[in-house]
Amino acid sequence: MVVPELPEVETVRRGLDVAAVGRTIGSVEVFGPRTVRRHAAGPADFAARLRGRRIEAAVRRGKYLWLRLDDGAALLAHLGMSGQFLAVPAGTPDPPHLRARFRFTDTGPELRFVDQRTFGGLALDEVAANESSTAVPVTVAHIALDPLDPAFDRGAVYERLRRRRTGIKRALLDQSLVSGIGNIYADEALWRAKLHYARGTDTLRRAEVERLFDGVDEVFAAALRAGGTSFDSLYVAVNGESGYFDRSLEVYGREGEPCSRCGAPIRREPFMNRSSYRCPRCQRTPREPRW
DNA sequence: CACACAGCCTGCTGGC
DNA sequence: TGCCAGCAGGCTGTGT
Repeated sequence: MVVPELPEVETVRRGLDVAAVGRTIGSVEVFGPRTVRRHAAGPADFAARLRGRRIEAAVRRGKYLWLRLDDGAALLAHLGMSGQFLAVPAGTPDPPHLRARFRFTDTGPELRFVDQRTFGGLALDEVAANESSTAVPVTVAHIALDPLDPAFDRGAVYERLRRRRTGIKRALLDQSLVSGIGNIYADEALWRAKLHYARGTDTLRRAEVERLFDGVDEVFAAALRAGGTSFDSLYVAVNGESGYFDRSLEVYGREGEPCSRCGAPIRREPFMNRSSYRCPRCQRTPREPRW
């Protein structure tokens, strides 16, 4: 199972565009309270308020995605570590870890939310009426623009990076600075830009930040191509396993293997109670690292 | 506001 | 063979 970052969530959003948009919800089942823990009014309210709602659009920012409903609210979803949406014919046996089921008023496939590790979740949220930026659910208001957003502004991110006093990878993972990047693509983008993860953000030059976001764009584009080519639009419009980009990574998960640029063995190092992978030759430790 | 970190969770892996 | 620690890492809440 691959952890979903922006490209995977975007692949899911495209699947929902096909599988859910334009349909009207008939009934909703929620299995256990945890999946809707962010919905303060509880599972019964969640289900009741969704009944009869028509889905008008599938929207994403960073790793959040939501279905815009015909009453102005949004069905907000986060996949967490392991969440998947599956569109399957009614009667298909329930899989393990089924957390919610959406039936529609038509005879098409039902939609399921499946999540092994339950870091994911669903909620009903109001969409803030804000004339200065894209309308997003209240819960998503603090999430920064992601690099695929037409309004994403590298120059503005650079200015914020320069004012920070932290390491570049911490900053990349901060969804209030730039959204959509997780541990895997952070390492991949840093490798492409030949930057060490502990490089102080206040020492970065503009050209380095350009290289970094070029790297982000490249890994995102490659992952989206992989996701876009391999999903079955009829059966599993939305499948967390097919189409995930896990075979073309340069450093992530490749400890001991040679760097494809210089041949030095890739190193794995503990970082933020996780792992960072880097090439020790292409990505040298800075003189004044900020871990 | 900026920054750092504990805690939430389940399945798999490897050491003993 | 079985047990259990360690690992995977998204986000929120809380502390400084």
